[in-house]
Amino acid sequence: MNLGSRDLRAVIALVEERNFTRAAQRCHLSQPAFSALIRTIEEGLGARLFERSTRNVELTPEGRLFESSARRALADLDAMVDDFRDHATRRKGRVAVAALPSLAAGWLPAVLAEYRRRYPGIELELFDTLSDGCIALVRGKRVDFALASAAGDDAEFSTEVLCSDGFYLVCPHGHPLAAVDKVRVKDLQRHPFVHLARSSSVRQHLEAAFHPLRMRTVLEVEHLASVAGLVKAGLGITVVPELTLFHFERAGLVVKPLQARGLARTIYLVRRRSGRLSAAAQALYDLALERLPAPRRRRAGRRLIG
Amino acid sequence: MNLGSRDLRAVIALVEERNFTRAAQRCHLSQPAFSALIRTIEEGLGARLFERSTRNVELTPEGRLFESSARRALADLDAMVDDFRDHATRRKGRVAVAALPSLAAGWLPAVLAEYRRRYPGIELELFDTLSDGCIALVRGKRVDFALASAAGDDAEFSTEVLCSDGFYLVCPHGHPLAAVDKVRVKDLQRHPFVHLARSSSVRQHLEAAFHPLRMRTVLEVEHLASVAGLVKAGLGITVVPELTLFHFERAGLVVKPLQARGLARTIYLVRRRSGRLSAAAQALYDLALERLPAPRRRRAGRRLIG
DNA sequence: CACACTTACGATATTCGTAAGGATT
DNA sequence: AATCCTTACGAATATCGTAAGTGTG
Repeated sequence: MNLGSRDLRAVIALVEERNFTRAAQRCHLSQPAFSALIRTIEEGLGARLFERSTRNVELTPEGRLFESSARRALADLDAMVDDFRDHATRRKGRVAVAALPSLAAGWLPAVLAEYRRRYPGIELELFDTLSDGCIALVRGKRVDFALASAAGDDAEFSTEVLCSDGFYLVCPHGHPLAAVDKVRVKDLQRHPFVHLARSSSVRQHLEAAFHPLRMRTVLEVEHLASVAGLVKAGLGITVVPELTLFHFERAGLVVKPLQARGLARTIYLVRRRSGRLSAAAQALYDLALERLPAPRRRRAGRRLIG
Repeated sequence: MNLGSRDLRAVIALVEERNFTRAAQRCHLSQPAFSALIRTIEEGLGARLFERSTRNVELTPEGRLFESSARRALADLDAMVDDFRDHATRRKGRVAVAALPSLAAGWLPAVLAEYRRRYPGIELELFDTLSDGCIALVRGKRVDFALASAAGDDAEFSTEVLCSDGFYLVCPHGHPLAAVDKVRVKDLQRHPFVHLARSSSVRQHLEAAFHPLRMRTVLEVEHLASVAGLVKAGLGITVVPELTLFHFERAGLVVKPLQARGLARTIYLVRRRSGRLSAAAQALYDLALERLPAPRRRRAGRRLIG
């Protein structure tokens, strides 16, 4: 037998109205159609739900059991439908995203804030971790997608370029390099360097860019804020991508675009290839693409990405 | 929107089969009809439940939420229908009945035993109490109906005669009355009486029958078994209805029908007038009427009830 | 080209509302 | 007589299955 929410509503309406005519109105049906509906339900169940006399309509003793179950079942069905719609329309939900620490601290918060304004009912979760960690979180389904610099296996992951992130020299005011017009990679070779850890994507790009030149490493730390402090104190210079510059500008350091063709890291949106993103996740994904990190106008007047 | 158990079954079939053709077979539908059904459900919900590519069918992330709810809701609906049917067909249920102590000890147990054989899934509850208590239990909805000697208010209760219960003299062997051929009420006047409590229906019938004659009361007790013991010990005689005779015959006493027109108590089936009995209660009610207490062939050869 | 889902379409069932019928107060 | 549920019946609607269409591996 096929019992639907419509049927349950009809039964409950009749229980409450104790009158076919009024219950029919509540169900937007003519009274005979409503009568037939109740009859059909009763036939499907195999026994009467209501005891009718011309002047009175009331539940049978078995009908009374049915009523309480029916109310619960109808509430469950309605809640189920509402919940589905809420998720589909992004009134409810949850998005988990992984992002490189530089993005998580600089550009992403504004995007998340806008997302939250648009979809206040959706819970957000952010993992700020290095690229390998980001990819692992995507693989392990801990996050819906990641903002990372390394694109993983193409069979497992679907990647899309978010932006290209050019590299900048950072040095203290008064440093010899601060006066150089166009800084080239080989200009840096003689100066002591403060580095990020080898596991960071920034460092890996740098190593590749300098090869086969050597760098004079004085210190190696985990966090960009530490790098900024060390450079500020005159321990060395550093080279970092554009999206991290807010750290150094806040610290009152000189930042200068590096004249180095091909020295740029690419930031990708990375997600699992199988399945699709939830409505909530897709909306954040799309918003990220809309609010691309705006490249600053470089001294040379070129834009990094079209 | 109208979401039915049929719809839920279709969704669940498709989740499990991940294939429209096989899921359609499970639902006894042609594949296009099944496809249309899923489409209709999705339109009603306002978003896709399934992601289809020609070679693969899988739930959307929102659909995954829906699935688990749908399984629960479907199980609830099915359980609700099954439960209703079980109650309507007397595979489940509960009957509470009140009965006079004489009936509860003598005739009723065999009826209950037969009922239980027929409907082993139905719980039984029996209150053995005096007539007023029986009526009160009916009024308070503690029992479905009662077997009592007093019919209550006709507006509140519906009553039906179960049987008429004739009165018998009970005396010890060798007692002068044991030899009398046809015992009349006035023959008893001179003998000491053992009585039931004034609140019992038996006593009330007796008082009416003897009026205006006086009875020589020696003792007054609550239980028939006590009366039997006292009569056996020679303290007096007693008069009791036929349905209690098993007590006295077991005790080896003489029982003789009383020649007294109109001296009989009527046993009624008493139930509330409003509402109807549950299927389980109605079955016991009907069985009681089928298994009427069989009147014994009296010496005079007359039957008390037709 | 084979498989799987969708669309098209005519046939069948179901459901609907109006009007008449019947029962109860 | 008034009220309320049921039955009757033609019309509108929904659902079904067959057959053709479309897209993907």
